[in-house]
Amino acid sequence: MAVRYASIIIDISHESVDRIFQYRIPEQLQEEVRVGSQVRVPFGSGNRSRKGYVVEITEKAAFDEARIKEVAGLAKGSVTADTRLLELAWWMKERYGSTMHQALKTVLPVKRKVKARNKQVVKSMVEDERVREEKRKESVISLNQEQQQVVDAFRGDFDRGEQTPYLIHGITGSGKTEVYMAMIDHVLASGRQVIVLIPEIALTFQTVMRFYARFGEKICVMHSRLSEGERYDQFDRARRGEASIMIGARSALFAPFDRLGLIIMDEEHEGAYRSEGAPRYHAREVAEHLARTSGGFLVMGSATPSVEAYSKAEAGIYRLFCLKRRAGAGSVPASTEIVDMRREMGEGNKSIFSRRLQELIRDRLDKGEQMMLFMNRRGYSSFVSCRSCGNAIKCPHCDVSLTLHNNRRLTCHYCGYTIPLPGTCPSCGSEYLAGFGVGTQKIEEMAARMFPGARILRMDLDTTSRKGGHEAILAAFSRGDADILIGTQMIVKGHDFPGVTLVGILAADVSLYAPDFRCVERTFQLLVQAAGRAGRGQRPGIAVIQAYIPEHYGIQAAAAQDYAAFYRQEMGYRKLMHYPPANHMLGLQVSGRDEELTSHMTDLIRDSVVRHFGSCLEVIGPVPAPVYKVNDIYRKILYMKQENYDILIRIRKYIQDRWDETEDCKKLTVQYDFS
DNA sequence: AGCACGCCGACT
DNA sequence: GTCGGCGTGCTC
Repeated sequence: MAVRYASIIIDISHESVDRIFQYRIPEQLQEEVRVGSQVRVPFGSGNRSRKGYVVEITEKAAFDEARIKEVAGLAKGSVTADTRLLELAWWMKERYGSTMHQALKTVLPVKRKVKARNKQVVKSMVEDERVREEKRKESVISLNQEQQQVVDAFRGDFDRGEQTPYLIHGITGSGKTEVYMAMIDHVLASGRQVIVLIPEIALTFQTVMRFYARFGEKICVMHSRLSEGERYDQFDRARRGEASIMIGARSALFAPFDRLGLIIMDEEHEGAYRSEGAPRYHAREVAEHLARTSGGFLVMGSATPSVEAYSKAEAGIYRLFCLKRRAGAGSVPASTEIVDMRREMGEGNKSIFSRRLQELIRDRLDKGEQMMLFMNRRGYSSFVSCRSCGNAIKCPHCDVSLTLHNNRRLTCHYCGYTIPLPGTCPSCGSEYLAGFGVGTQKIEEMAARMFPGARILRMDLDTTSRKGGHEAILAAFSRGDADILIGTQMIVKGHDFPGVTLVGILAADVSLYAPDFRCVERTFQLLVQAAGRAGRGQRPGIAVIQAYIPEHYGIQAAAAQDYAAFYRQEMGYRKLMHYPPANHMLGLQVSGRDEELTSHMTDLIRDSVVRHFGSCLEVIGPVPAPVYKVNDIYRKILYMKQENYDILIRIRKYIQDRWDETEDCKKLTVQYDFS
């Protein structure tokens, strides 16, 4: 057998040795030394014995072989949280195709910078003890029958060590959080720990406060706005056992718990669970793996489960539970209406507000009730083009049109390039420039003109870029400082405004035709969520869905709040097109400054893959990425479809191995994307 | 972090 | 001529 080397991280808490060292694995330790093992190694010129963590095992030495020392033996001590995390890093590297270094960086917190420690994060939320006790009593709400059934099933399964994950399909307002909390109580009582995943946007002060009111100092919180030191402190509290519930976005998955019992994943369908950097992991997959390997349980919840998750529930891989009733007394789901905007146009209404929506807005203004107007992301882009030569003004660095802001500046939403609005067309010099498309700013203007006296707030990228802008706007609307809140997706995610009795979705179908197989799913989810914002209090709510293609199944199903109907049709489409989850898909993106080289290398990869795996693989492309050029970098994509995930992982490794050998690999970047 | 190597002042 | 100050740099 070939000589094997262990890549080891030395257990010294200092930056300068926070990297990988290689050691030879002696014959007698071949069996015992594995990724995640804790070993003793001679370190430094004095060869002092040090503890080290094995993070990788290779057959190649990346260092002068004569200078590599041997692993002395295994360190005492059982499997710890760190061992688990290292194994997880290894698994992520293998599955998603990153370097071990990248995987380690996502999984292990950055070591503390010598001193500078503040325990302010959770402490700052501590109010008077009595207030908290009061809140705790309030926070334990008795469950209705539906909720209780799920909790009872969970208790049974958990105690028996049954590990089939749960998918809770619960309509907006069905009280999923109460169910989670009852489950957490049960798991904590058995002395085990809990991770609660919440998408970044929904991770607000109020959300955290709710958990804090119930579980107090047992919680720790992880999110992207924490500094490195604060993140470290939160992880440290988990490691030392001071906290047993980690609440946070994706990265909360890497809490160093040694007795993990439960992972809860709220809003399972959210796109934010997919990591954009390397390794490009999906939190659902990592959570599933982590639950399986730690003997823990995974519970997912959503009002609009992802097609992926729902199909697994159908296949019996997840256990499905439905919560069909609103938990709040007297609160009923909003009624929905679809307005055909083609007919509005045909009957002479050229406004972006249908007559029905106008009528309802006036009614709400008269009654002093609040409403939200929602514009999908893509409809937000308004671009400027020349009526003489027809050219749209584009970003010189990216393959997109520039977006008009404040009628004065043109900005690229991909790279930030900004110019003042020119007086004449840059291509032909004509003075006839015109803006197209409707943005939130334009809607605000039009609403102000149509409903004089109405108090309007707008929330989008422009108004929230300042720090705290987000919270400030929501707080103002919540206080009742405005009648109408206009915004993009960010207004429909997770915020609860009991005063809102009308939701207007201005152009439901603009996001239906994005170049992405998940675009109908995303539109459906958005519409259901938006409709869910209406009538959360005692008064009945109405959601008006304006659409140009109202007969589309995504819009029909959303209006009927019929998940099953949506799923049936969407799954049919995915099967027909061999898209996930009917098939698995590996997307490979090659990017580089040299357009020719990028294209050429992608072709070579395609040819090589087809030659080796062609018989069992559907290969599409290479095609230019939906936005071909960003920041002067060209991007080509190759799609490979296969039923068997493991084959795709093998192909990924095959490509990677060959890629690392080539001359040009330094000039280009490859990215893999599994689904 | 720890330990060696290294290049200047005080001491046997 | 050598013992020791801690400044700099490396540890597979």
